[in-house]
Amino acid sequence: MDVLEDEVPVGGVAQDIGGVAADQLRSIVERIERLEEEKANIANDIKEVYSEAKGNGFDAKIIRKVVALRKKDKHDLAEEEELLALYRAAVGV
Amino acid sequence: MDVLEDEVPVGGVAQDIGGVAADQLRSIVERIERLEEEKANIANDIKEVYSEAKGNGFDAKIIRKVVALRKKDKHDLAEEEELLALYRAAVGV
Amino acid sequence: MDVLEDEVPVGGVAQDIGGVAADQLRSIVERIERLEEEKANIANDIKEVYSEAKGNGFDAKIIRKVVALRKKDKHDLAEEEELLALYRAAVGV
Amino acid sequence: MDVLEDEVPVGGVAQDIGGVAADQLRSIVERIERLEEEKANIANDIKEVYSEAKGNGFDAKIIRKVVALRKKDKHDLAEEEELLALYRAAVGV
DNA sequence: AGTCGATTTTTGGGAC
DNA sequence: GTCCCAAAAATCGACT
Repeated sequence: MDVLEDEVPVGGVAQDIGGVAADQLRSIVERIERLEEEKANIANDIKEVYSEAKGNGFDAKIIRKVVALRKKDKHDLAEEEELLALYRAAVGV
Repeated sequence: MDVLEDEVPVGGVAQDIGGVAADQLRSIVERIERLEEEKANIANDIKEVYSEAKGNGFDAKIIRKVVALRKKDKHDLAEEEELLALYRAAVGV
Repeated sequence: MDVLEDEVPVGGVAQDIGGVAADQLRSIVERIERLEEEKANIANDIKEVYSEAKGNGFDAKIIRKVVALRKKDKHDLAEEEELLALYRAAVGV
Repeated sequence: MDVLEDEVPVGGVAQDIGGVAADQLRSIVERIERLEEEKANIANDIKEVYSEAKGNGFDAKIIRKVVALRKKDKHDLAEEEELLALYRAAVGV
């Protein structure tokens, strides 16, 4: 009831199967799948860049950290580091 | 030595900052950042498709499940074949 | 700031070091470390079972697959039922 | 269930099905499954400790970092931090 | 020394 | 808006 309210088959295109506008649904699913494929491809490209970097003698793990740090807001960064220092001091390195 | 085996700055382009070939590193980082931006854009597109679907009366949760299942089916199929191959190898052709 | 809202050291037990209730924190950390040790021990036991199986002529890779499949079967079953429930809700009992 | 069905224990010893000693295999698989269950239980306990810590106003994420740091060898730690500093300097925070 | 599987951490969505 | 759970990414470790 939350799912599909009133699929009016105006032009007779969308068939109702069990109350579900099957064609429309299929189209949506396919669009998503296509986008997810593109996304996976890019994820792959990223992996390759890391691989190549590694091949050139860089440490991929550290590069990841750099990328992550650049994404972070500077202020958040300072705060977190301070907090970590505090905890470390409290517990003993 | 684990990190950067001597990047000799032949043409004088890559400067050594603290032993790291800074220019090359910066280029790598920027490539990654660019790709990640593209990836984020696509992720956004996907979200929009879900939103739109929801606007058309579909339940996004179900669509997600359908997409996930279809992906899994493919994956499972591949896995089954792999397992079968393993068994065949185990038993001897 | 998000972290420790004013744990007032009532009985004087928990000392404040840099604003952190150090004793309590240390106790937490130690509990976790103890549990993680147990976990690592069990992981080791598992490894030994695989080793032993291998010693008896079994292929560890296949055993892993079998274990994984059996786990997945249970999980998939639950998921299928969930999806079915979703569809039923979508269609209206 | 899909994998190993109904091994009838005819003679009480290990029967060969397709060259595989099924009883022995089943025993191995069950031992592993039992151990994995124990492991999962402990993993759960750990989660609960984090939860409880969170309930007491601690930041679970930072505690995780503390635990991880304590696991690491001091020397390795220093090395990694130094390298990170290097990269950060090279790239610009 | 690289691939692959397992584990852990992070992110994102859903519910209240 | 905050908390919890599930999916994704990243890290770690084994075996080849």
